[in-house]
Amino acid sequence: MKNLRMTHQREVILQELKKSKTHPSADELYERVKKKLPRISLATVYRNLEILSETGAINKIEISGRQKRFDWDLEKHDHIFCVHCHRVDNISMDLFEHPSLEKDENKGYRVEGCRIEFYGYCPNCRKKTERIGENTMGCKKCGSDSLSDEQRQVLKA
Amino acid sequence: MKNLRMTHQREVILQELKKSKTHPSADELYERVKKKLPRISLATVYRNLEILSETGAINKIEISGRQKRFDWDLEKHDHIFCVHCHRVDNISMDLFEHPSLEKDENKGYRVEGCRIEFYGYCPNCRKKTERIGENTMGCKKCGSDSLSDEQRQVLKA
DNA sequence: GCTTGACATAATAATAATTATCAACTAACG
DNA sequence: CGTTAGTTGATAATTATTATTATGTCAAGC
Repeated sequence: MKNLRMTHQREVILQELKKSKTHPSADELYERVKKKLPRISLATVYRNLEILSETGAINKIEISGRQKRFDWDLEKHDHIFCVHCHRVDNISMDLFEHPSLEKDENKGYRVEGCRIEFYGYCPNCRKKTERIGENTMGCKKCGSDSLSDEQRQVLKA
Repeated sequence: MKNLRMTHQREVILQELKKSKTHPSADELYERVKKKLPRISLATVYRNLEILSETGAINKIEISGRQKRFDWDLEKHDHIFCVHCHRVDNISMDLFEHPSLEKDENKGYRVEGCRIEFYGYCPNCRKKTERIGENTMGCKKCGSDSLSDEQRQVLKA
């Protein structure tokens, strides 16, 4: 991790991320940070998340859904994605070794790594969808990370 | 696959996708289809790709990078992503069984599946980057699918 | 053959997520 | 102190995608 000046905004953003049990998106962190720094700009949140991930203080993760997510946990681990509310949790697979590609399988690529992503229904959405018999539109107030305002409206409706 | 009227535009889009060796984005297919149907709209390409994937004629795939990709191959397989030019190729891992999560590892999710994505440098980008000693900005005319015009400009510069 | 209805299209506007720009501010260092 | 490099908030711009809308097409029934 490079040396990096810790401004107040940067610090608050980092602390707020570190409090997260799941993997918030930039706009979700913005909403939380705003409670402590009401005048902060969304651009500042994006900018600092970018800087923090470039210096290796946090990770920016690729996952299903349109938004990028951020992760304070630098240990290697995989993720699970809720297809209904887009919540992202950590997964640690003790029994599983990450696969590697044989030379004849790599299509000529120089392989640098492998991402594994499970997907399904998170505990909250599971409850809602199973209760009403697989109707995936029945989820209300999922309590999950990373819904857009619009999604939230839909879920709360 | 549901019954679905095959309009001329829809047919051309599907045929163009079927000719693809890699996994084009909507705007890349638009550029190709435009050569045959110069008056087609980008929205038509998006709409038909959506319809085709809803009916199961093609697959819309989640992968690193900001754009969604499309795949005519309905057989189960995994993908490899070029971190440099964003090309996406198929991977078939004979020796590898997709992992499954133990009950105590699934964080309460009802798991529906698992995506595996390898990443690295595709043959073209590999050549370029290795030739000039890991300078990842040295790649020219990668010949790859799915670059934005801007990325193309950068690569051609 | 004409009408109706259901779906398609092209053009364009709108939206969502992110990134870029820029003038004003702040902190560190000489 | 004054300079300077980096940061901030506000806002514009960009990118990828989806929605809207006014036609356009086509097949079925009269």
